[in-house]
Amino acid sequence: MADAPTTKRAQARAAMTADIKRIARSHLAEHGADGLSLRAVARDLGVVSSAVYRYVASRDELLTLLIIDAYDAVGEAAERAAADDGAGAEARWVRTCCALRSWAVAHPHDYALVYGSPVPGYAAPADTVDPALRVTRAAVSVVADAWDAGEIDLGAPAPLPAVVRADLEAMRAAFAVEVPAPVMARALLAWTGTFGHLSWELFGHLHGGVTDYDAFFEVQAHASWQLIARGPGAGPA
Amino acid sequence: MADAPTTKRAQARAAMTADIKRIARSHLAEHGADGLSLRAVARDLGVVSSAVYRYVASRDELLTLLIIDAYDAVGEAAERAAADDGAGAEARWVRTCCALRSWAVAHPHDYALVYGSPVPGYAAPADTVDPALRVTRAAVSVVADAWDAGEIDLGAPAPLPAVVRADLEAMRAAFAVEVPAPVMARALLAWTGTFGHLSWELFGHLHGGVTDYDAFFEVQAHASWQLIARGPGAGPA
DNA sequence: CAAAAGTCAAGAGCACTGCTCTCCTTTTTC
DNA sequence: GAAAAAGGAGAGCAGTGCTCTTGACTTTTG
Repeated sequence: MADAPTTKRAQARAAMTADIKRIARSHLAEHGADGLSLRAVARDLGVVSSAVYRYVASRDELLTLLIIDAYDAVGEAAERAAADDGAGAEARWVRTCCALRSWAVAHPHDYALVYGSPVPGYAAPADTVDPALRVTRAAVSVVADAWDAGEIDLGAPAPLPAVVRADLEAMRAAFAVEVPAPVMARALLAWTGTFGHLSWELFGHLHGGVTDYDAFFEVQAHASWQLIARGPGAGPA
Repeated sequence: MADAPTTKRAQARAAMTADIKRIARSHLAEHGADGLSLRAVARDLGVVSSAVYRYVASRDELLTLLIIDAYDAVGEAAERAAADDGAGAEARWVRTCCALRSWAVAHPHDYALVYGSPVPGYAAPADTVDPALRVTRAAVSVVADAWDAGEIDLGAPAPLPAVVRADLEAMRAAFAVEVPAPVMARALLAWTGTFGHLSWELFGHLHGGVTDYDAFFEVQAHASWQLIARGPGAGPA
């Protein structure tokens, strides 16, 4: 992987592959996932359509490349925002949420590609799950740090069904953090909720109801942190 | 609209339109929105493709019909679940959320069609906004009833930016309910959060992390009600 | 009742898609 | 230098949405 592509052919191949991805990305940004056509990419590349198949096995594989790129982009943005700069857990959480939103608003088609309806007949290959976890890992790290610092009030949480508790425990272990299951549940609720809000915004379900999307999102992000830090309501149901 | 189709032609037209929608629905359920092909519908109908265009102007229009159907189906299910049967607001809320999920799990392609990525190049016409609001109206009615019954603890809510407060006021007015803005904000957070959780479940982002999806969703639905009834955390940030 | 007007199925056709296969040239390897 | 591998070009297949024309049918009108 660290080999410098010495041979002329290997260089050409690397350049060609990069060009294909670059043009595909721009087509995706402009026309969306459905408008991504291998033939159009080939045209823009000044090459015949069948030639592209020497580099990309299928349209789905090209989409997979773009999906991984998207996950990495949003993951990196979230990691930067989630970095501990001593500003406190709530600030970090809100910053992370806002970084997620900024990326999504700037790249709506990418967001739709990875967080919207799955492409029909398309099964995400295993290479996508790791990049997909980056952004969530960043969010979880904020919660874990806050828990370690004693900034999260466990309170008297409602009892959890055993199956759910086991799943939450497994998640905690998968992310290698020390957070009790009820807090994990809250974090998951807050996190999926953030995506729910974002999806509603980007997919038009808030159209006509919200005028200042930035302000609205920030309010919800703060609320979602309160949800994590103090829990939904006081006691069990 | 209530006219019985007297003429033979009108009857034939109504029957044909219904058939097209029926077959399109089954194709949608089987192959998803992208797999919906007018030609395939025509084939199943035993008719040539161009004939379908006498009844449906375009593929997009057919999709619009299916979208409206989907909104109406989920709206009706939610309305039934949200009905006041004296079981208490939390039970009604959880029931409504579960009804939403039941519909979504039973009709994943319909869910993806309306709550997933918007179909590219497709702008939802105005006829869809009213059916789209049904399901949310049902959820809001539960919150409004709970507020009227004094079951919601306003607490000391965090101050809201003026723009956000105005939007929440407008929503409250649009739904013709008497609920203070902070509660409206909580309800929106809980509601979009429910969709976020559902989208993550249906679109595979919880794959591998959750074993009992039903139990998990129910826990989150209860938590989201606590969030509405008692607010995220105790005091302002 | 007959003619005019409206409606509809069929078929051909256009421009596009993903993808495969064969040819031929260029580059790499032995 | 010869064999092998790789890449590009082009034709072709099966499918798509959509348009247009043609001929047959039904409804309305004079």
